[in-house]
Amino acid sequence: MAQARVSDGSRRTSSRHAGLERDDVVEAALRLVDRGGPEALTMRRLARELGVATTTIYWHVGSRDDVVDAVIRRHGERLGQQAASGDTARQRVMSVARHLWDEALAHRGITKLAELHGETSVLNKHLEVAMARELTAAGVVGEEARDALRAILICVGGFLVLALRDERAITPERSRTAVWSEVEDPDVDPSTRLALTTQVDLPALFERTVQTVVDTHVPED
Amino acid sequence: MAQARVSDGSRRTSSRHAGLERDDVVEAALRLVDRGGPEALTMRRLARELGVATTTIYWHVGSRDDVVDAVIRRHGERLGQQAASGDTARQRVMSVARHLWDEALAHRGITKLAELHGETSVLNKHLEVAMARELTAAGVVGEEARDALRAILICVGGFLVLALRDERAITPERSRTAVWSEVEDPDVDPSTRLALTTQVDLPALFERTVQTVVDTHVPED
DNA sequence: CTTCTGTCTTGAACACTGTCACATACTTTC
DNA sequence: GAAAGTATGTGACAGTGTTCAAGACAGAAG
Repeated sequence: MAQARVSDGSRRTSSRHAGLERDDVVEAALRLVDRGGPEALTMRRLARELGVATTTIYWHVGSRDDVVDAVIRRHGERLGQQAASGDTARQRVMSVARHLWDEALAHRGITKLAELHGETSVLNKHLEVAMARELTAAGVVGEEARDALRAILICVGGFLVLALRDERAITPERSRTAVWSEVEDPDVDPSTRLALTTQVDLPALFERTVQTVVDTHVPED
Repeated sequence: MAQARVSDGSRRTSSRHAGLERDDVVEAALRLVDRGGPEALTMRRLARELGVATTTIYWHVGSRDDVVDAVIRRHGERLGQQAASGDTARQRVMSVARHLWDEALAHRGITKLAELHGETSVLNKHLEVAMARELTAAGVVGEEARDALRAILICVGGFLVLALRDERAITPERSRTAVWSEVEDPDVDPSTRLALTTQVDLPALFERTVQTVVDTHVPED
């Protein structure tokens, strides 16, 4: 918690020591997370990646929490670049939601990292603004816009929670489908039970469900 | 990975040693998580709580993962007790969703623990069955029932993700409302921006949104 | 030149964590 | 009694985040 020099933008110190910059640390951390998930980001590994002692990172960035924070902010800025697309307001709002979904799946590690640190709001800041813009353009403002934004993002978040599980922890006997294989209940229709032992088409269900939520908040053109 | 005696139900060994039982360990672990969250469940702390050496737990239950698994299964069984209530099918399905929401908030630690271990499906198993029963009774079966169940639970999960943040990690400058305080965008209506700096009425939004999703899958009586 | 000051970098440690091999005690059975 | 099996404890290993005191280096001041 000592110095942790706040990045002042001017890189006047770059020619002094052969030292590394705050940016280098953040970029390396981002790479680490993108490749090996949140647990791959350890201070020692990060230091080794940079060819430097562990404590050096503490000097440049600060604690691990600070590194994580910087990583999330950096990646969050890149998320806000792409603009919304579509003709109708509903389509444009939906495109932002879909973009969030796609990017989260493309960078699972960082998404998980943000979730673990309760910084999803920081990560998605620019995307939230983009959606708020579309809502404003559609005439949805004030508390209605707030509720719409939250409901849509919460819904997307729910789908992401499901989609981001699995991977290495495929949990052979603990997956949803496996859990339903052992269910025996006379009051549950057999075809239902059978269907629940199969994988659901998550992208399709995403489209359907999120579209429903969007439609209840955004008026038709 | 050694012995880890599988619980065989018959407690014939209870009168032998003055030793502790598998159940005692699970119960103590549950208490620990309920009180201090997922990170409070360490093998050493659990051992200290029981007045026993760390390795003893490995003998009775197994690794930490096994302890976690047992804790989640135990609590999951208790979740399935309460029956659905309401007159119409939609109301009954909704009551199950609300029950899941209430219980998750009442036992945040275990909910988080399950999420961290990708065992939410195990935790909610009995509740899922309860909802499947209501869907069957409402005439929704097969793949339609599967999609309905998943969509509803995903939606509830999204709300829980949001509701379970905070607590100790109130993240002073990272909360959603704080993030929106620093937003300056001419294309976002000022009233929208203002509304987004205030806390949303999450339970109310939960009711509205989940009800919408339920209604799209469950036919009216 | 030397001395000093502030900027960077480091090695060694602390207090944790999960896990395990090994040795020990106790209880039951023969 | 001895043997077998059940139950517990000791001590260690390899990790983790973090800190502390000590250096190494640049430039400025004497």
